[in-house]
Amino acid sequence: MTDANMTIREMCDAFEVSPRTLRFYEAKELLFPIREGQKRWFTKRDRARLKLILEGKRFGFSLEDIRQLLDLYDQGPNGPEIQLAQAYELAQKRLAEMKAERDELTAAISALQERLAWAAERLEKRDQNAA
Amino acid sequence: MTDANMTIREMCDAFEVSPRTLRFYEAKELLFPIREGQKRWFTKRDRARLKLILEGKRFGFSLEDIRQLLDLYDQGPNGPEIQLAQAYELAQKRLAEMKAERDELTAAISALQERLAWAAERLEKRDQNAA
DNA sequence: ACCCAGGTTGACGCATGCGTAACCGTAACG
DNA sequence: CGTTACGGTTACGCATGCGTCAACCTGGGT
Repeated sequence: MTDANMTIREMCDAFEVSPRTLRFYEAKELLFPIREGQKRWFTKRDRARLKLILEGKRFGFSLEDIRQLLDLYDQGPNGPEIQLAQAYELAQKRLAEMKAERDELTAAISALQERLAWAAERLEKRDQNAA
Repeated sequence: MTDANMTIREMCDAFEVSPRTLRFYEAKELLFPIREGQKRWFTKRDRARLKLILEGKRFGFSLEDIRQLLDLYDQGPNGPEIQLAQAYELAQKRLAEMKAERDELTAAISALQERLAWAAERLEKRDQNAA
């Protein structure tokens, strides 16, 4: 049953994260495993959320941003449209940031490459002199 | 005289950094202003170094990396070739990292764009239903 | 004499995302 | 019955690059 709840270790193996990470996410209210005494049982919902969390991180969202997005997501398609629009906007903002980052990175790469080329030239000349 | 030493404020204005930043760089041994009693006098050399520091930051080097690069730079073309080669290698490594970052970023951008497009579709459908 | 601007030295704070002890409880295994 | 093994909690540490007080000193102008 893929529906069965999972222990912390099973979660760690399934998603390649540490127990510390899962507990941390729980503390930050990103996950809500069922607490059976001391133990945690991660539900299907937790797994879905964790998947989104890891994706969100890849996009460069902060955990706090992700938490808000997940909350909106939970309100679901039934929730007020305004919130969906908010999530959409947040994602677009982030997208714009990522593009800006990429452009700056590309420019920096070019600049660094130029410098390296220049340095390589000088190194060659020196080698010739040394020879 | 562009050779004249500069006060901390003049440096701040010239490079758009805060006094805190300059003192921080001095503490980290990236800059070596002349200490006249309590005051600092930033020399031409300090200005050249700061320029390189700010460029280095743009390339994503850590201040510690930059410090090492500057030290090598100070050894100058007279210093042992090995060190120049080291600096060159360090820069190439960083360049490779930057390219990898850019590729990952580009991939993430595509993924996020797809998601947004998908979401936009769903939002449209909902709007139609709501209408 | 007095005051103010601007510089100086600590030293703690912040933001992020966990890592890493240190210590405790419990259940299973041999 | 002792020993792992796994899970739990608390809490400090880390890395980066400064921001932000707090409190003091110093030179110059009035």
